[in-house]
Amino acid sequence: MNDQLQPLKKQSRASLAGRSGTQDDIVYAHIFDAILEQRLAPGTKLSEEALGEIFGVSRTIIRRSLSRLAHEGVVLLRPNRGAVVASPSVDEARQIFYARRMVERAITELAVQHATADQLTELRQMVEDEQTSFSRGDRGAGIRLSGEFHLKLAEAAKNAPLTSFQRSLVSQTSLIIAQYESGSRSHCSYDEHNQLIDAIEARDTAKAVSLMMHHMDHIDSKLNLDEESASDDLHAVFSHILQSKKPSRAGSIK
Amino acid sequence: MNDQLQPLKKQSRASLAGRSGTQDDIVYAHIFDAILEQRLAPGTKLSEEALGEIFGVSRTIIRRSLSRLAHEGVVLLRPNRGAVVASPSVDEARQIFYARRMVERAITELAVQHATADQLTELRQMVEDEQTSFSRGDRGAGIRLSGEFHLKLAEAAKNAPLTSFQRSLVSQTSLIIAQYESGSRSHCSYDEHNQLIDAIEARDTAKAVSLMMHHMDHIDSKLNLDEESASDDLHAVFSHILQSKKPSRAGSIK
DNA sequence: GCTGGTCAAATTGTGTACAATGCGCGTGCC
DNA sequence: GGCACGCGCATTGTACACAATTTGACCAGC
Repeated sequence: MNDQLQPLKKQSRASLAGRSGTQDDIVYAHIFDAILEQRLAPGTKLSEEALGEIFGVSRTIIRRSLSRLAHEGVVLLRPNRGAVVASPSVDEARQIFYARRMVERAITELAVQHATADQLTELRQMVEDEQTSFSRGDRGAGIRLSGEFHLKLAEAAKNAPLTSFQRSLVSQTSLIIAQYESGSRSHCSYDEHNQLIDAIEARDTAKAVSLMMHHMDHIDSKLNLDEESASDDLHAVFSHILQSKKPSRAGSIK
Repeated sequence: MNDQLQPLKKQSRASLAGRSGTQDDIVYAHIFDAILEQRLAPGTKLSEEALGEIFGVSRTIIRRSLSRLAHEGVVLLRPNRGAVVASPSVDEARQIFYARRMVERAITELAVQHATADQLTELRQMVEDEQTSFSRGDRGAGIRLSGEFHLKLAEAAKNAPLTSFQRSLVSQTSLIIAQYESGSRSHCSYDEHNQLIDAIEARDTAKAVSLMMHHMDHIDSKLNLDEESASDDLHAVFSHILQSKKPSRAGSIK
């Protein structure tokens, strides 16, 4: 393989950012993608003026985009103190995963009922793209495509409120992975995605749901949401100091 | 009973609109409440300038509030053509009810696990208020309190993403009821709410979920989501015209 | 009399100026 | 030397002015 440089196409695949739309949509999509690809780390400050300069638009547009992202929970808007990329706490992460599990179950059931042949083809294509991205080392695009797979599945479920909720959950999941992934790679294995499509195509609800639930298990088994990890709770972070002051025995970590 | 006039307290109970907060929040809450109380009918145009004058704020604030309401699905923002109160189609209504059933189930399960005594007391108080409102003829406040009961329950579930999703679903449900309620009153019977609290207090998950599901059944059994009713799909509305061009027999009203 | 286009009024979309708020730094006091 | 107060800068919040778009009305032509 030669070098992959593609000067004209910033986004290698059909990322959201590449699509047409109003200025809002473009800015929103670029930031959304950056978060999904984990190019924007949790906690990063998002200055309105800086973003405005980058995208060549006024603060008005940036502000709307940030507000939209804040609604989806991927950006935190601190009054008078600017916007930052959200950094979910362990507890928030658990809530998000709980909600996501529930939504993915429902989406899977609905997709089994409603997915069209065209949609299944599209899904397969996405898995292939995802696999390609990983194999050529573009981890960012891979992670994004993996997330977009779940969004596409939501579309196939034909339930607009669920789809929009899923969008919020998937992007927040990406932030959680960025914060809490342990050593090994945390991307969804594309194989699981493929099996899932098979089950949906066979209209086998039980199997599809079962696969999806295992898929969810795999995702959060790769995280360490069990204490440790960076925390923004100062008390938790420095709890060992208090502990070391105590008599040396009986140190339950907690 | 004497006349109920309360000149100083616009909102008779602790409606959202009464709370403190930034200008945004106030405007947002007032519109939200008006929708929950069904004082704003689906389809109503929400002119930025008019609202600005009413609330004494600039269009900037109004615009942000409308955008937030649009995110929750209770307002439709048509580019260059202004905002209107959303009027869910029959199909959208079905999607919302499906999602809501799912969310209510999860919330009920979580509430059984997490609800504190204080929260249960608050819930009982809300049911009482709701009952009072209905019995004194304030249907608007009754409907709103009924919706807020479900929101409060979501809070007790201690899952922020679910709560926020529930907020969107409850307010949209209010719009659906406004559009599709058939003859009789469609408010949640407060008795069902009370029984539900009992089951939660007894930590009886199975019973609580069962009650909630029946409660959902009752709500949409009072609607006619089966064809007819006003629709905004022009093709659907005028489908009978195409039909009447066919041979004259079989003119079902549809 | 009806259809078509053009124009004007009203409404929304965007950029920008100014006000308010928060944060960091320097100075003075203890 | 350390701490607290106050000032100045940077950033966000709000309002307003102007541009763009839509809508309905009017008028010409068929």
